Amino acid sequence: MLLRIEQAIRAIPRGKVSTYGAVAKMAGYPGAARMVARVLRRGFGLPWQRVLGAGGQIQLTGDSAIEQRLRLEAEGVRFRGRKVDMKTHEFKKPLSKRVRKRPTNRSAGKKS
DNA sequence: AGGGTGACGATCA
DNA sequence: ATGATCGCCACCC
Repeated sequence: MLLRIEQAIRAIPRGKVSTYGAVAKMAGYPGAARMVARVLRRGFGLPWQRVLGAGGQIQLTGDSAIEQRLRLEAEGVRFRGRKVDMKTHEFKKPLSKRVRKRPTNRSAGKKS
């Protein structure tokens, strides 16, 4: 349950970010964005700064928002105005079949 | 039990 | 782009 959500959050690698909605969905609870937020508040050791609102916007307010931005920038995440550049930093659910680092094929895969 | 409340998100004016 | 609304759902009085 909420544990699933915690896992999903921990799965976000350094330098990447995700959103409440995406995390919820990734954990198997589509539409439970608010639960993700709840988990983040209480949970410890979670990379809370890597979770943003839809569109890559920081949802926190006040000092926390500042800190989040700082921490993210420190990880190499760049912002475009008030939003994070999702195009380059959005973390996507890893596929079960891991991406081959070393292509097995001999004739395909290269060139377009 | 019942009503208010969010670190949300999609939609509409 | 901005602000209001509504749907959601576990928590907390």
